[in-house]
Amino acid sequence: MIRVYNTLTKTKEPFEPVAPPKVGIYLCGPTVYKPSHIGHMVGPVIFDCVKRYLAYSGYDVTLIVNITDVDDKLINESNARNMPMSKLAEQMTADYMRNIEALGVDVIDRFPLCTAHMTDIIDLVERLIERGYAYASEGDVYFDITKAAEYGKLSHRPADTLMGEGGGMAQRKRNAADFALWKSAKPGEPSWESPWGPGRPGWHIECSAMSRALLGDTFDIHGGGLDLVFPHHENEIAQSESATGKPYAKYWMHNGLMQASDELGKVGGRQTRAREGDLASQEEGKISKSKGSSAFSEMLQNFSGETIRFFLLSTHYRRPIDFSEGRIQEVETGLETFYRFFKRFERVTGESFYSLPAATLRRDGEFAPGDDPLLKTVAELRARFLEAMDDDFNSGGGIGALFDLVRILNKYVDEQHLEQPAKQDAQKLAALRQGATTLRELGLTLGIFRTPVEAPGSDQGSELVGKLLELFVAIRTEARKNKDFAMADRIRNGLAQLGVTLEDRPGGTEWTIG
RNA sequence: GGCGCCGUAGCCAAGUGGCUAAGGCAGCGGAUUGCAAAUCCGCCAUCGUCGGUUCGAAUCCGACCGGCGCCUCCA
Repeated sequence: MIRVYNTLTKTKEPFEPVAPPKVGIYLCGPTVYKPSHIGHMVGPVIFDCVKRYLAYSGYDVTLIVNITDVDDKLINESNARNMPMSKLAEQMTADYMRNIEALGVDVIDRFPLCTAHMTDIIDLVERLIERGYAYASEGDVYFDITKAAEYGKLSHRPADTLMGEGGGMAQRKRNAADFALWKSAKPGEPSWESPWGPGRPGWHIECSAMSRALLGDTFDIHGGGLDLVFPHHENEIAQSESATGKPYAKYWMHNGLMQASDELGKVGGRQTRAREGDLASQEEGKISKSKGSSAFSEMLQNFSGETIRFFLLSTHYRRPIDFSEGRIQEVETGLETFYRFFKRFERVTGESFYSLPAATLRRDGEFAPGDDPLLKTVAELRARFLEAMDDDFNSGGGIGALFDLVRILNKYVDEQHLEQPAKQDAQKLAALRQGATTLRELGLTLGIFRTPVEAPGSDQGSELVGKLLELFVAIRTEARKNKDFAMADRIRNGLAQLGVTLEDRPGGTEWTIG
C-alpha cells in the first residue's frame, strides 16, 4: 500500500484515489518570464517520478503542469526587453521544455496555458461572484476572505494572522487579505475582455480554473514547492471549494526547496545571507546577482540530465536539498558504478542492459527465486526498494537498495568467474539476467537507466582515433605477452595523459575516452 | 513578532519506539592484477545538548543551542 504525506493533515495517509484506477495530478508549473534554473526542475522531476511509480503500481495517471504565461513579472520583463509578452512567454516556455526533456521528464500529459483558458477563468470568477464569495470593484474582482470558513486549513495558520496587517491596503478591497481574482489592465498592458472590463487573471485563479477544466472539481494530488503553500495553494482551495462546494485536491504534496551553495546553482538571484555591515559579502551578493541565476541549460553542459535527475532523487522530496557542483560530481561518481556494471553485463551476456525486457507493472516484475541464493537476495532487495517507494516515494531509500543490488550482481560475476566464457553456464547467466532485469525495472520507476547516457562534452573520437587506439592496444598486448612491462606501461601512461583509460580484463583490454 | 521545518560518521543521506543505525562520496587495510584500473571483502557513527516518559528512544515529550523556511504573486 502506498502512503502519501498530505500537507492538509500533516500526516502520511494511505493513498486512495477518488476514482480508482484513475489518478489526477496537478502540479504548479513555471511562470515563463526568465530561463529556468535548477530550482524549477525539482517539481517536474519529482512528480514525473511519482507518476511513473503510480503507473507502475497499476494506476491510470494523468499529470498536468500549467504554464503561467500572463502575470506581472512577465509584463515587467517584456517591457524591460521591449518584447511582446507572448513572445517572451513562448521563448521561455521553449527553454523550460528543453530542460525538462533533458532530465527525462516526459510523462506530463498536458501543459495548459493560462492564456488559453480565459473562458474557464472568467466563468469561475463569475460563479464566485454569483455565490457571494467575490466582489467586483472598479474593474478588479476580489475574493472576500471572510466568506471562506476554512481559510487557513492548508497552511495551518490561525485566521487572525491571515487577515492582513492593514496599512497600505488597496482602497478597492474590503479586507486587507482579500486577493485579486481579476486585475484591470492599465493602459498598454496585455488584456482580455471580461464582464468587468479589460484585464487579466490574478495569479491564483488560473490553477483553480485549469485543474477543474482538465481534472474535474475534485482530483487526487496537487503538487508544488513548499513556498506555494501560502498564499497560492491556500487561495486555490478557497476559490475552488467556494465555487464548487466540493473538496478540491485530496492530497497536497509539497517538495522541499533547493538551496544553492555555489554560483552554478544560484537560485532565483536570491542572496545567501549577506550580513549587515559586511561590505565584502554584500559585494559578493551583487556580483552573483548581476551574473544572474544560472540558467539550467548551462548546467546541462557539465552534467548529463540523468546525473542531475539522480541527484534530485537521491534524497527525500520533502527535504530541502543543497545544490553544489561538488555534490553533483559525487552522485555522478556513484552513478558510474551502475554504468560500468551495464557494460560488464553486456560483455558477459552479449546482451545490452538497455534492451532487457523489464516489467512496466509491479505485478509483472514478481518472480519466483526458488532456491537460487542470488535470486533470493535480488527479490529481497526489490522488496526493500518497493517498500521505500511505497512510503511516501522515498527515492533516497530506494536508491540505497539499488546500490546493494548492483553490488551483489558484480559479486556474482566475480565469484562465478562469468567474465571467462569457459566458466559460463546457462543457469548462471539466466540468474544474472534476472537480477539485471530487476535492476532495470526498478530504475525505470525512477525514470533512470532508460537509455545509454553520453556524458556532456564526451568525445568518442573519430573512426581513425578508434583504429589507432586498437593498434596501440594490440602493440601493448604483445609487449605484455613478452613481459615488456616498461613498454606496456609507457603506452598506458601515455594514453592516460591524453585522457584515454586502458583497463585489462580477462577478455582483453578495453579503452575509454574521457 | 506569528506559523513551521531541520540538526544521524570527514561530506551527503535512509531510518521516526525494539534485530548488528541502509546506501553514496572521500579515506584506510586486504583479495585480484606483471603493475594498475575496475570489481569484491573488511574497517570507519550510539544519532546537536540537557532533562523526562517507557521494560526499551536516533525515533515520543520539554528546555536549550545551532541552521533554515514562510508570513512580501520565487518551483
